[in-house]
Amino acid sequence: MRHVSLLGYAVLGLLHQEPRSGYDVRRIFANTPMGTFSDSPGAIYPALQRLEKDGFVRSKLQSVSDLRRRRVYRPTPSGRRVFRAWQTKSISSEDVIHRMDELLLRFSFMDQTAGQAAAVRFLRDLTRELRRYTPALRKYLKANARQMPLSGMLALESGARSYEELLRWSKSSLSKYMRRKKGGRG
Amino acid sequence: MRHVSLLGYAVLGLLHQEPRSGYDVRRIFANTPMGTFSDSPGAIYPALQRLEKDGFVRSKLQSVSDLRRRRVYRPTPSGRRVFRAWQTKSISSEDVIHRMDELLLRFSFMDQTAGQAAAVRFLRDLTRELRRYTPALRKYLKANARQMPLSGMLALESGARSYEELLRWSKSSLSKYMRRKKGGRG
DNA sequence: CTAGACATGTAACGCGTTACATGATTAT
DNA sequence: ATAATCATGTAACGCGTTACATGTCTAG
Repeated sequence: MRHVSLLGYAVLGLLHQEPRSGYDVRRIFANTPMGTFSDSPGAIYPALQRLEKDGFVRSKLQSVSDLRRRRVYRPTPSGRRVFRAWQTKSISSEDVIHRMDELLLRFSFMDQTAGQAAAVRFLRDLTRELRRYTPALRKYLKANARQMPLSGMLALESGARSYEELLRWSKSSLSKYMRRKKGGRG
Repeated sequence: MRHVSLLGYAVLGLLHQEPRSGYDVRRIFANTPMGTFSDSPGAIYPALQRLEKDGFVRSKLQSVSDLRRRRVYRPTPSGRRVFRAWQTKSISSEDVIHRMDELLLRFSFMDQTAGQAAAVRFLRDLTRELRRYTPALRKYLKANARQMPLSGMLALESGARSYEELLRWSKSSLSKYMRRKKGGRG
């Protein structure tokens, strides 16, 4: 299995929702909060080509009226497999420290492609790692605050708060899934 | 003035605190919450070489005992200028949406290199931009929540909460600077 | 005496950025 | 007519990742 970039996974996730063209993907990255990803053609089109070359998507040329070409991509079974494997792999402390953005991306498509049980597992793992990491940050802050300039200390404080908010989010999200289960919806 | 990468600015900021070697920088990135940056030699040493080539730092070979070489870098006047210019440039909505990590890095060295007045200006600007952006996120969430799968909605919720927490942080940091001014310390 | 920390580099590779290029269709 | 949107691409460039290479010094 070949390597897929973060942008590649973002695109692959969008293609799981419905078949889309490169331009469709660009519009989503340009106009929605998924806009943390680049909407430049120089990123999207090569990414789609790589995914196709590796057999994770296949494309069809759609000539709706006459000559307005539009290449529409959809995931292949192999593409669905690698996407699901990426989503459901275990969460390491490294992921939490260095790749929080990737974790959120993995989660954002979870229901549609891996199911609610996977979402719950993910949130449980994430909560566990965040519960481990946030005290370490606070401890570092407490140990070094006195000798740091105010701006440095506050920047650290911002990081600590971010992770603490993430932990609250993770817990509250988990309880939302639990309520749904109990309620019998979904 | 040549382009400096984010890693370049992070390194340059650390060199403002005290002269350091590439290995010193690596240790900081490896062992502190500044570890969002790469501590790999393949990133640090070329970055230092670029900074030197562009005249933003200069290095001296330190042969403490006899043959254990150690190349120590410090910023040049030109390096101090570009760093300060980068730190104090105005904050755009684009910065807040796509480059929050860069903004935090700019702020973290603010006291030492641009002064408290610059820190206050920065926080005021940031607060303004965050006050503008967070409602837009909430609005998008409210408009799309019903038709989204739970995981997608929650991922968005996480983003909204992050920015809201950042806004609270920005305000409370500002008031800390104000208190310090009034108290007459610093 | 040897494992681990100290210390600095290089080379291949992948991929995102920026800029350029081209052309069809729709709305003003 | 002509600006904006739809739509897809390519090429040069910069830089971070990964892996390799090399040698010193210190602690057990």
